[in-house]
Amino acid sequence: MGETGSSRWQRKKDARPSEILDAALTLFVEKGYLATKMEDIARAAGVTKGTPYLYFQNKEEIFKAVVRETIVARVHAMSAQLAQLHGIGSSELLFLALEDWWTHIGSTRAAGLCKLMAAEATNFPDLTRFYYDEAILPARQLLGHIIQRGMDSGEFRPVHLDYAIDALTAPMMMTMILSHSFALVPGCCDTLKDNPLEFLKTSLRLTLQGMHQPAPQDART
Amino acid sequence: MGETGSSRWQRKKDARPSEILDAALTLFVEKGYLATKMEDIARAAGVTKGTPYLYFQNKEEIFKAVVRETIVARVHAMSAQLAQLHGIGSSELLFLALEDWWTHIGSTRAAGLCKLMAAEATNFPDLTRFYYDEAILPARQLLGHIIQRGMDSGEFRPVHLDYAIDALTAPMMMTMILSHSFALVPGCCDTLKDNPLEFLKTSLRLTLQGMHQPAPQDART
DNA sequence: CGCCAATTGCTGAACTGTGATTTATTAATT
DNA sequence: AATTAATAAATCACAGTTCAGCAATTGGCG
Repeated sequence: MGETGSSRWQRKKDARPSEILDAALTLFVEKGYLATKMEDIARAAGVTKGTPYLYFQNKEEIFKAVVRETIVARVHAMSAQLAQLHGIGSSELLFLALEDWWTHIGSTRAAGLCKLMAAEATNFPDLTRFYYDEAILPARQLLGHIIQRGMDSGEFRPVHLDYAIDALTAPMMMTMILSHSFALVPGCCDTLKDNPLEFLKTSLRLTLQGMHQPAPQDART
Repeated sequence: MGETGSSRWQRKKDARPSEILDAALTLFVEKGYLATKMEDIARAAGVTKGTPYLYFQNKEEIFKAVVRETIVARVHAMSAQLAQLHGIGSSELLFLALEDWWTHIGSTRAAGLCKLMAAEATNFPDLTRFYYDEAILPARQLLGHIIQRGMDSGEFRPVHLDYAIDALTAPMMMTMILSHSFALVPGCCDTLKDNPLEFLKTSLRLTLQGMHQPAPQDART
Protein backbone atom coordinates (compact mmCIF):
# COMPACT_ATOMS: atom_id res chain seq x y z
CA MET A 1 0.00 0.00 0.00
CA GLY A 2 3.01 2.29 0.43
CA GLU A 3 4.83 4.10 -2.36
CA THR A 4 6.56 1.71 -4.69
CA GLY A 5 9.80 3.36 -5.55
CA SER A 6 10.30 1.09 -8.52
CA SER A 7 7.35 1.90 -10.80
CA ARG A 8 7.30 5.26 -12.49
CA TRP A 9 3.68 5.89 -11.63
CA GLN A 10 0.61 4.24 -10.21
CA ARG A 11 -2.93 3.78 -11.43
CA LYS A 12 -5.37 5.25 -8.90
CA LYS A 13 -8.68 5.75 -10.62
CA ASP A 14 -10.63 6.21 -7.39
CA ALA A 15 -8.26 8.49 -5.55
CA ARG A 16 -7.35 10.82 -8.43
CA PRO A 17 -10.38 13.08 -8.46
CA SER A 18 -10.13 14.06 -4.82
CA GLU A 19 -6.37 14.42 -5.05
CA ILE A 20 -6.77 16.72 -8.03
CA LEU A 21 -9.47 18.75 -6.31
CA ASP A 22 -7.39 19.08 -3.18
CA ALA A 23 -4.42 20.36 -5.14
CA ALA A 24 -6.69 22.69 -7.10
CA LEU A 25 -8.19 24.12 -3.93
CA THR A 26 -4.78 24.94 -2.51
CA LEU A 27 -3.60 26.56 -5.71
CA PHE A 28 -6.78 28.51 -6.40
CA VAL A 29 -6.59 29.91 -2.88
CA GLU A 30 -2.92 30.74 -3.23
CA LYS A 31 -2.91 32.24 -6.71
CA GLY A 32 -6.48 32.92 -7.76
CA TYR A 33 -8.42 31.38 -10.62
CA LEU A 34 -6.82 32.95 -13.67
CA ALA A 35 -3.27 32.69 -12.35
CA THR A 36 -3.58 29.02 -11.45
CA LYS A 37 -2.26 26.89 -14.32
CA MET A 38 -3.66 23.51 -15.12
CA GLU A 39 -0.17 22.08 -15.14
CA ASP A 40 0.45 23.41 -11.62
CA ILE A 41 -2.66 21.62 -10.44
CA ALA A 42 -1.54 18.44 -12.14
CA ARG A 43 1.94 18.56 -10.66
CA ALA A 44 0.65 19.35 -7.18
CA ALA A 45 -1.63 16.33 -7.49
CA GLY A 46 1.32 14.19 -8.51
CA VAL A 47 0.23 13.69 -12.11
CA THR A 48 1.01 15.27 -15.48
CA LYS A 49 -0.78 17.83 -17.61
CA GLY A 50 -3.22 15.53 -19.30
CA THR A 51 -4.52 13.59 -16.33
CA PRO A 52 -6.96 16.15 -14.89
CA TYR A 53 -8.76 16.09 -18.23
CA LEU A 54 -9.50 12.40 -17.73
CA TYR A 55 -11.63 13.27 -14.73
CA PHE A 56 -12.91 16.78 -15.41
CA GLN A 57 -14.03 18.50 -18.56
CA ASN A 58 -11.92 21.61 -18.10
CA LYS A 59 -10.59 24.15 -15.65
CA GLU A 60 -13.98 25.70 -15.02
CA GLU A 61 -15.51 22.35 -14.04
CA ILE A 62 -12.64 21.71 -11.67
CA PHE A 63 -13.31 25.00 -9.98
CA LYS A 64 -17.01 24.28 -9.68
CA ALA A 65 -16.26 20.87 -8.18
CA VAL A 66 -13.95 22.49 -5.65
CA VAL A 67 -16.62 24.98 -4.64
CA ARG A 68 -19.20 22.22 -4.33
CA GLU A 69 -16.98 20.10 -2.13
CA THR A 70 -16.12 22.93 0.22
CA ILE A 71 -18.51 25.85 0.42
CA VAL A 72 -21.72 24.36 -0.92
CA ALA A 73 -21.48 21.14 1.06
CA ARG A 74 -20.71 23.09 4.21
CA VAL A 75 -23.59 25.52 3.83
CA HIS A 76 -25.96 22.59 3.48
CA ALA A 77 -24.50 20.91 6.53
CA MET A 78 -24.91 24.09 8.55
CA SER A 79 -28.49 24.52 7.41
CA ALA A 80 -29.39 20.99 8.45
CA GLN A 81 -27.62 21.36 11.77
CA LEU A 82 -29.06 24.69 12.77
CA ALA A 83 -32.56 23.69 11.72
CA GLN A 84 -32.52 21.13 14.52
CA LEU A 85 -31.79 23.52 17.35
CA HIS A 86 -34.87 24.63 19.23
CA GLY A 87 -35.28 26.50 22.47
CA ILE A 88 -32.34 28.76 21.74
CA GLY A 89 -32.49 32.51 21.31
CA SER A 90 -31.82 33.83 17.83
CA SER A 91 -28.87 35.86 19.05
CA GLU A 92 -27.28 32.77 20.48
CA LEU A 93 -28.07 30.95 17.30
CA LEU A 94 -26.19 33.59 15.34
CA PHE A 95 -23.20 33.21 17.59
CA LEU A 96 -23.28 29.45 17.08
CA ALA A 97 -23.54 29.96 13.34
CA LEU A 98 -20.57 32.32 13.45
CA GLU A 99 -18.45 29.83 15.34
CA ASP A 100 -19.47 26.99 13.07
CA TRP A 101 -18.70 29.10 10.04
CA TRP A 102 -15.36 30.07 11.48
CA THR A 103 -14.43 26.47 12.20
CA HIS A 104 -15.42 25.08 8.83
CA ILE A 105 -15.00 27.97 6.44
CA GLY A 106 -13.57 31.20 7.83
CA SER A 107 -10.39 29.66 9.19
CA THR A 108 -9.92 27.11 6.41
CA ARG A 109 -8.84 27.19 2.79
CA ALA A 110 -12.49 27.64 1.85
CA ALA A 111 -12.21 31.26 2.96
CA GLY A 112 -9.68 31.75 0.22
CA LEU A 113 -12.30 30.69 -2.29
CA CYS A 114 -14.63 33.42 -1.11
CA LYS A 115 -11.87 35.96 -1.50
CA LEU A 116 -11.13 34.56 -4.94
CA MET A 117 -14.73 35.04 -6.00
CA ALA A 118 -14.78 38.62 -4.81
CA ALA A 119 -11.51 39.21 -6.62
CA GLU A 120 -12.41 37.68 -9.97
CA ALA A 121 -16.19 37.84 -10.08
CA THR A 122 -16.35 40.36 -12.89
CA ASN A 123 -14.04 38.35 -15.16
CA PHE A 124 -15.94 35.09 -14.93
CA PRO A 125 -19.66 35.78 -15.01
CA ASP A 126 -20.52 32.12 -15.42
CA LEU A 127 -18.58 31.09 -12.36
CA THR A 128 -19.98 34.04 -10.45
CA ARG A 129 -23.54 33.10 -11.26
CA PHE A 130 -22.82 29.53 -10.21
CA TYR A 131 -21.26 30.69 -6.96
CA TYR A 132 -24.07 33.12 -6.29
CA ASP A 133 -26.75 30.48 -6.82
CA GLU A 134 -25.03 27.63 -5.02
CA ALA A 135 -23.22 29.38 -2.19
CA ILE A 136 -24.26 32.97 -1.53
CA LEU A 137 -28.00 32.57 -1.85
CA PRO A 138 -28.29 29.48 0.40
CA ALA A 139 -26.03 31.08 2.97
CA ARG A 140 -28.11 34.24 2.99
CA GLN A 141 -31.29 32.21 3.30
CA LEU A 142 -29.83 30.43 6.28
CA LEU A 143 -29.09 33.72 7.99
CA GLY A 144 -32.42 35.13 6.87
CA HIS A 145 -34.30 32.30 8.55
CA ILE A 146 -32.57 32.92 11.86
CA ILE A 147 -33.22 36.64 11.75
CA GLN A 148 -36.84 36.18 10.71
CA ARG A 149 -37.26 33.73 13.58
CA GLY A 150 -35.93 36.38 15.96
CA MET A 151 -38.33 39.00 14.64
CA ASP A 152 -41.29 36.62 14.85
CA SER A 153 -40.52 35.81 18.46
CA GLY A 154 -40.13 39.47 19.34
CA GLU A 155 -36.46 39.08 20.21
CA PHE A 156 -35.46 41.40 17.38
CA ARG A 157 -37.14 44.58 16.33
CA PRO A 158 -38.36 44.67 12.72
CA VAL A 159 -35.47 45.18 10.35
CA HIS A 160 -35.00 44.99 6.62
CA LEU A 161 -33.85 41.41 6.14
CA ASP A 162 -31.31 42.03 3.38
CA TYR A 163 -29.78 44.96 5.22
CA ALA A 164 -29.39 42.91 8.37
CA ILE A 165 -27.80 40.05 6.46
CA ASP A 166 -25.33 42.43 4.84
CA ALA A 167 -24.45 43.97 8.18
CA LEU A 168 -23.81 40.58 9.76
CA THR A 169 -21.95 39.34 6.73
CA ALA A 170 -19.60 42.22 6.06
CA PRO A 171 -17.08 41.55 8.84
CA MET A 172 -16.83 37.92 7.79
CA MET A 173 -16.16 38.79 4.18
CA MET A 174 -13.69 41.41 5.28
CA THR A 175 -11.80 38.90 7.36
CA MET A 176 -11.66 36.35 4.56
CA ILE A 177 -10.49 38.90 2.04
CA LEU A 178 -7.86 40.59 4.16
CA SER A 179 -6.45 37.39 5.54
CA HIS A 180 -5.85 36.22 1.97
CA SER A 181 -4.41 39.41 0.59
CA PHE A 182 -2.64 42.16 2.46
CA ALA A 183 -2.47 40.17 5.66
CA LEU A 184 0.09 38.04 3.85
CA VAL A 185 2.28 41.13 3.58
CA PRO A 186 4.35 41.47 6.75
CA GLY A 187 3.28 44.29 9.02
CA CYS A 188 -0.14 44.86 7.53
CA CYS A 189 -3.58 44.40 9.05
CA ASP A 190 -2.32 43.15 12.37
CA THR A 191 -5.67 43.22 14.13
CA LEU A 192 -7.18 40.59 11.95
CA LYS A 193 -4.08 38.45 11.98
CA ASP A 194 -3.90 38.38 15.75
CA ASN A 195 -7.33 37.02 16.52
CA PRO A 196 -9.89 37.15 13.76
CA LEU A 197 -12.57 35.24 15.65
CA GLU A 198 -12.51 37.69 18.55
CA PHE A 199 -12.82 40.52 16.07
CA LEU A 200 -15.80 38.82 14.46
CA LYS A 201 -17.55 38.15 17.73
CA THR A 202 -17.13 41.76 18.76
CA SER A 203 -18.60 42.89 15.47
CA LEU A 204 -21.53 40.53 15.82
CA ARG A 205 -22.18 41.69 19.39
CA LEU A 206 -22.15 45.28 18.15
CA THR A 207 -24.57 44.66 15.31
CA LEU A 208 -26.93 42.66 17.49
CA GLN A 209 -27.12 45.58 19.92
CA GLY A 210 -28.74 47.53 17.14
CA MET A 211 -31.18 44.76 16.34
CA HIS A 212 -32.49 43.94 19.78
CA GLN A 213 -36.00 44.90 20.75
CA PRO A 214 -35.36 47.83 23.11
CA ALA A 215 -34.43 50.02 20.14
CA PRO A 216 -31.74 52.71 20.58
CA GLN A 217 -32.45 56.28 19.46
CA ASP A 218 -30.86 55.72 16.07
CA ALA A 219 -33.07 53.41 14.07
CA ARG A 220 -30.67 52.76 11.23
CA THR A 221 -28.51 49.74 10.27
CA MET B 1 -7.90 70.84 -32.84
CA GLY B 2 -10.85 68.57 -33.50
CA GLU B 3 -10.71 65.13 -35.08
CA THR B 4 -9.50 65.27 -38.63
CA GLY B 5 -11.46 62.61 -40.45
CA SER B 6 -9.03 62.64 -43.33
CA SER B 7 -5.73 61.61 -41.76
CA ARG B 8 -5.35 58.08 -40.48
CA TRP B 9 -3.90 59.18 -37.17
CA GLN B 10 -2.54 62.16 -35.29
CA ARG B 11 0.68 62.88 -33.49
CA LYS B 12 -0.04 63.87 -29.87
CA LYS B 13 3.14 63.51 -27.90
CA ASP B 14 1.88 65.52 -24.94
CA ALA B 15 -1.59 64.12 -24.62
CA ARG B 16 -0.75 60.42 -25.09
CA PRO B 17 0.55 59.56 -21.62
CA SER B 18 -2.51 60.78 -19.78
CA GLU B 19 -4.81 59.24 -22.37
CA ILE B 20 -3.08 55.92 -21.96
CA LEU B 21 -3.18 56.12 -18.18
CA ASP B 22 -6.83 57.02 -18.23
CA ALA B 23 -7.66 54.06 -20.43
CA ALA B 24 -5.48 51.82 -18.27
CA LEU B 25 -7.23 52.95 -15.09
CA THR B 26 -10.64 52.12 -16.51
CA LEU B 27 -9.54 48.71 -17.72
CA PHE B 28 -7.60 47.77 -14.61
CA VAL B 29 -10.66 48.59 -12.54
CA GLU B 30 -12.96 46.68 -14.83
CA LYS B 31 -10.87 43.56 -15.40
CA GLY B 32 -8.07 43.52 -12.85
CA TYR B 33 -4.35 43.65 -13.47
CA LEU B 34 -3.62 40.25 -14.93
CA ALA B 35 -6.70 40.14 -17.13
CA THR B 36 -6.10 43.57 -18.64
CA LYS B 37 -4.25 43.20 -21.94
CA MET B 38 -1.84 45.79 -23.19
CA GLU B 39 -3.63 45.83 -26.50
CA ASP B 40 -6.92 46.58 -24.76
CA ILE B 41 -5.30 49.57 -23.10
CA ALA B 42 -3.89 50.74 -26.41
CA ARG B 43 -7.20 50.41 -28.24
CA ALA B 44 -9.12 52.14 -25.43
CA ALA B 45 -6.60 54.99 -25.67
CA GLY B 46 -7.13 55.19 -29.41
CA VAL B 47 -3.70 53.88 -30.38
CA THR B 48 -2.21 50.55 -31.39
CA LYS B 49 -0.26 47.91 -29.50
CA GLY B 50 3.16 49.46 -29.75
CA THR B 51 2.37 53.01 -28.73
CA PRO B 52 2.15 52.59 -24.96
CA TYR B 53 5.72 51.30 -25.04
CA LEU B 54 6.87 54.64 -26.43
CA TYR B 55 5.81 56.27 -23.18
CA PHE B 56 6.10 53.55 -20.52
CA GLN B 57 8.59 50.78 -19.97
CA ASN B 58 6.03 48.04 -19.53
CA LYS B 59 2.71 47.04 -18.04
CA GLU B 60 3.95 47.21 -14.47
CA GLU B 61 5.18 50.78 -14.89
CA ILE B 62 1.84 51.77 -16.38
CA PHE B 63 0.11 50.38 -13.34
CA LYS B 64 2.41 52.19 -10.96
CA ALA B 65 1.83 55.43 -12.83
CA VAL B 66 -1.91 54.95 -12.56
CA VAL B 67 -1.66 54.35 -8.81
CA ARG B 68 0.51 57.44 -8.40
CA GLU B 69 -1.88 59.64 -10.31
CA THR B 70 -4.91 58.52 -8.36
CA ILE B 71 -4.38 57.07 -4.91
CA VAL B 72 -0.97 58.40 -3.97
CA ALA B 73 -1.63 61.95 -5.16
CA ARG B 74 -4.94 61.97 -3.35
CA VAL B 75 -3.55 60.72 -0.05
CA HIS B 76 -0.96 63.48 -0.15
CA ALA B 77 -3.62 66.06 -0.90
CA MET B 78 -5.72 64.86 1.99
CA SER B 79 -2.77 64.90 4.36
CA ALA B 80 -1.93 68.48 3.45
CA GLN B 81 -5.55 69.55 3.72
CA LEU B 82 -6.32 67.94 7.05
CA ALA B 83 -3.08 69.15 8.59
CA GLN B 84 -4.39 72.69 8.24
CA LEU B 85 -7.58 72.22 10.21
CA HIS B 86 -7.31 73.33 13.81
CA GLY B 87 -9.92 73.79 16.47
CA ILE B 88 -11.89 70.78 15.34
CA GLY B 89 -12.55 67.67 17.38
CA SER B 90 -10.82 64.52 16.24
CA SER B 91 -14.15 62.76 15.76
CA GLU B 92 -15.31 65.51 13.46
CA LEU B 93 -11.99 65.35 11.69
CA LEU B 94 -12.51 61.66 11.05
CA PHE B 95 -15.94 62.36 9.59
CA LEU B 96 -14.42 65.01 7.34
CA ALA B 97 -11.72 62.58 6.28
CA LEU B 98 -14.35 59.96 5.52
CA GLU B 99 -16.33 62.34 3.36
CA ASP B 100 -13.25 63.57 1.56
CA TRP B 101 -12.15 60.00 0.98
CA TRP B 102 -15.57 59.09 -0.30
CA THR B 103 -15.64 62.01 -2.71
CA HIS B 104 -12.19 61.49 -4.16
CA ILE B 105 -11.56 57.78 -3.79
CA GLY B 106 -14.38 55.64 -2.45
CA SER B 107 -16.92 56.69 -5.05
CA THR B 108 -14.47 56.94 -7.95
CA ARG B 109 -12.57 54.55 -10.15
CA ALA B 110 -9.73 54.76 -7.64
CA ALA B 111 -11.75 52.50 -5.35
CA GLY B 112 -11.50 49.84 -8.01
CA LEU B 113 -7.73 50.00 -7.75
CA CYS B 114 -7.90 49.25 -4.04
CA LYS B 115 -10.08 46.27 -4.73
CA LEU B 116 -7.67 45.18 -7.44
CA MET B 117 -4.77 45.28 -5.02
CA ALA B 118 -6.63 43.21 -2.45
CA ALA B 119 -7.55 40.76 -5.19
CA GLU B 120 -4.14 40.32 -6.77
CA ALA B 121 -1.72 41.24 -4.01
CA THR B 122 -0.34 37.75 -3.59
CA ASN B 123 0.40 37.34 -7.30
CA PHE B 124 2.41 40.54 -7.71
CA PRO B 125 4.62 41.05 -4.68
CA ASP B 126 6.52 43.90 -6.33
CA LEU B 127 3.38 45.85 -7.05
CA THR B 128 2.06 45.06 -3.61
CA ARG B 129 5.16 46.37 -1.91
CA PHE B 130 4.95 49.49 -4.02
CA TYR B 131 1.30 49.98 -3.16
CA TYR B 132 1.90 49.28 0.49
CA ASP B 133 4.71 51.81 0.72
CA GLU B 134 3.15 54.53 -1.39
CA ALA B 135 -0.52 54.24 -0.56
CA ILE B 136 -1.39 52.13 2.46
CA LEU B 137 1.32 53.34 4.80
CA PRO B 138 0.77 57.08 4.20
CA ALA B 139 -2.97 56.62 4.52
CA ARG B 140 -2.58 54.79 7.80
CA GLN B 141 -0.24 57.46 9.06
CA LEU B 142 -2.80 60.09 8.21
CA LEU B 143 -5.43 58.28 10.23
CA GLY B 144 -2.94 57.53 12.96
CA HIS B 145 -2.17 61.22 13.40
CA ILE B 146 -5.81 62.08 13.85
CA ILE B 147 -6.39 59.32 16.37
CA GLN B 148 -3.22 60.14 18.28
CA ARG B 149 -4.33 63.77 18.37
CA GLY B 150 -7.64 62.66 19.86
CA MET B 151 -5.93 60.60 22.51
CA ASP B 152 -3.53 63.40 23.40
CA SER B 153 -6.38 65.85 23.88
CA GLY B 154 -8.30 63.38 26.01
CA GLU B 155 -11.12 63.11 23.50
CA PHE B 156 -10.39 59.42 22.92
CA ARG B 157 -9.47 56.88 25.51
CA PRO B 158 -6.14 55.12 24.98
CA VAL B 159 -6.40 52.56 22.23
CA HIS B 160 -3.94 50.48 20.27
CA LEU B 161 -3.28 52.65 17.24
CA ASP B 162 -3.08 49.89 14.63
CA TYR B 163 -6.19 48.20 15.92
CA ALA B 164 -8.12 51.44 15.78
CA ILE B 165 -6.94 52.14 12.25
CA ASP B 166 -8.01 48.67 11.15
CA ALA B 167 -11.41 49.10 12.73
CA LEU B 168 -11.98 52.45 11.02
CA THR B 169 -10.64 51.18 7.75
CA ALA B 170 -12.45 47.87 7.41
CA PRO B 171 -15.85 49.22 6.34
CA MET B 172 -14.22 51.39 3.69
CA MET B 173 -12.29 48.48 2.24
CA MET B 174 -15.40 46.36 2.39
CA THR B 175 -17.36 48.93 0.45
CA MET B 176 -14.71 49.28 -2.22
CA ILE B 177 -14.35 45.55 -2.65
CA LEU B 178 -18.03 44.68 -2.72
CA SER B 179 -18.99 47.52 -5.00
CA HIS B 180 -16.45 46.26 -7.54
CA SER B 181 -17.28 42.58 -7.33
CA PHE B 182 -20.55 41.00 -6.29
CA ALA B 183 -22.39 44.30 -6.26
CA LEU B 184 -22.07 44.20 -10.04
CA VAL B 185 -24.13 41.02 -10.01
CA PRO B 186 -27.83 41.95 -10.03
CA GLY B 187 -29.63 41.33 -6.77
CA CYS B 188 -26.58 41.04 -4.57
CA CYS B 189 -25.39 43.23 -1.70
CA ASP B 190 -28.21 45.71 -1.98
CA THR B 191 -27.39 47.60 1.19
CA LEU B 192 -24.09 48.84 -0.05
CA LYS B 193 -25.43 49.62 -3.47
CA ASP B 194 -28.25 51.73 -2.12
CA ASN B 195 -26.26 54.21 -0.11
CA PRO B 196 -22.69 53.31 0.68
CA LEU B 197 -21.81 56.63 2.29
CA GLU B 198 -24.64 56.34 4.81
CA PHE B 199 -23.49 52.84 5.61
CA LEU B 200 -19.96 54.10 6.16
CA LYS B 201 -21.01 56.97 8.37
CA THR B 202 -23.06 54.63 10.51
CA SER B 203 -20.09 52.33 10.86
CA LEU B 204 -17.82 55.21 11.79
CA ARG B 205 -20.29 56.49 14.37
CA LEU B 206 -20.43 53.02 15.87
CA THR B 207 -16.70 52.61 16.11
CA LEU B 208 -16.21 56.05 17.56
CA GLN B 209 -18.67 55.21 20.33
CA GLY B 210 -16.20 52.61 21.46
CA MET B 211 -13.30 55.02 21.33
CA HIS B 212 -14.70 57.98 23.21
CA GLN B 213 -13.46 58.78 26.67
CA PRO B 214 -16.39 57.63 28.81
CA ALA B 215 -15.41 54.02 28.19
CA PRO B 216 -18.12 51.34 27.95
CA GLN B 217 -17.79 48.16 30.04
CA ASP B 218 -16.25 46.24 27.18
CA ALA B 219 -12.79 47.58 26.55
CA ARG B 220 -12.14 45.80 23.30
CA THR B 221 -12.19 47.04 19.69
C1' DC C 1 1.15 -19.83 -8.51
C1' DG C 2 3.20 -17.67 -12.48
C1' DC C 3 3.03 -16.06 -17.20
C1' DC C 4 0.74 -13.61 -21.02
C1' DA C 5 -2.49 -10.69 -23.39
C1' DA C 6 -6.29 -7.42 -22.99
C1' DT C 7 -7.56 -3.40 -20.65
C1' DT C 8 -7.12 1.26 -19.59
C1' DG C 9 -4.94 4.92 -16.49
C1' DC C 10 -1.39 7.90 -17.44
C1' DT C 11 2.16 10.31 -19.88
C1' DG C 12 4.23 13.81 -22.60
C1' DA C 13 4.59 15.75 -26.99
C1' DA C 14 1.90 18.38 -30.16
C1' DC C 15 -1.58 21.74 -31.29
C1' DT C 16 -3.65 26.19 -30.81
C1' DG C 17 -4.55 30.53 -29.23
C1' DT C 18 -3.16 34.39 -26.59
C1' DG C 19 -0.49 38.17 -24.94
C1' DA C 20 3.83 40.97 -23.67
C1' DT C 21 7.33 43.10 -26.02
C1' DT C 22 10.39 44.45 -30.13
C1' DT C 23 11.28 46.56 -34.38
C1' DA C 24 11.20 47.67 -39.31
C1' DT C 25 8.37 50.61 -41.74
C1' DT C 26 5.00 54.35 -42.66
C1' DA C 27 3.35 58.92 -42.57
C1' DA C 28 2.11 63.27 -39.85
C1' DT C 29 4.36 67.24 -38.71
C1' DT C 30 7.87 70.98 -39.01
C1' DA D 1 13.35 67.00 -46.83
C1' DA D 2 14.17 65.86 -42.04
C1' DT D 3 12.28 64.44 -37.89
C1' DT D 4 9.99 61.28 -35.17
C1' DA D 5 5.19 59.69 -33.55
C1' DA D 6 2.77 55.86 -34.56
C1' DT D 7 1.71 51.67 -36.86
C1' DA D 8 1.58 46.81 -37.72
C1' DA D 9 3.93 42.76 -38.41
C1' DA D 10 7.03 39.68 -36.13
C1' DT D 11 9.01 37.39 -32.06
C1' DC D 12 8.88 34.71 -28.10
C1' DA D 13 6.89 32.55 -24.31
C1' DC D 14 3.26 30.63 -22.05
C1' DA D 15 -0.95 28.03 -21.05
C1' DG D 16 -5.49 25.31 -22.09
C1' DT D 17 -6.58 21.33 -24.38
C1' DT D 18 -6.02 17.09 -27.24
C1' DC D 19 -4.26 12.63 -28.44
C1' DA D 20 -1.24 8.79 -29.93
C1' DG D 21 1.41 5.72 -27.49
C1' DC D 22 3.29 3.62 -23.26
C1' DA D 23 3.09 0.85 -19.17
C1' DA D 24 0.60 -0.56 -14.70
C1' DT D 25 -2.87 -3.45 -13.76
C1' DT D 26 -6.04 -7.33 -14.22
C1' DG D 27 -7.90 -11.58 -15.33
C1' DG D 28 -7.62 -15.79 -17.71
C1' DC D 29 -5.00 -19.86 -18.79
C1' DG D 30 -1.45 -23.21 -18.22
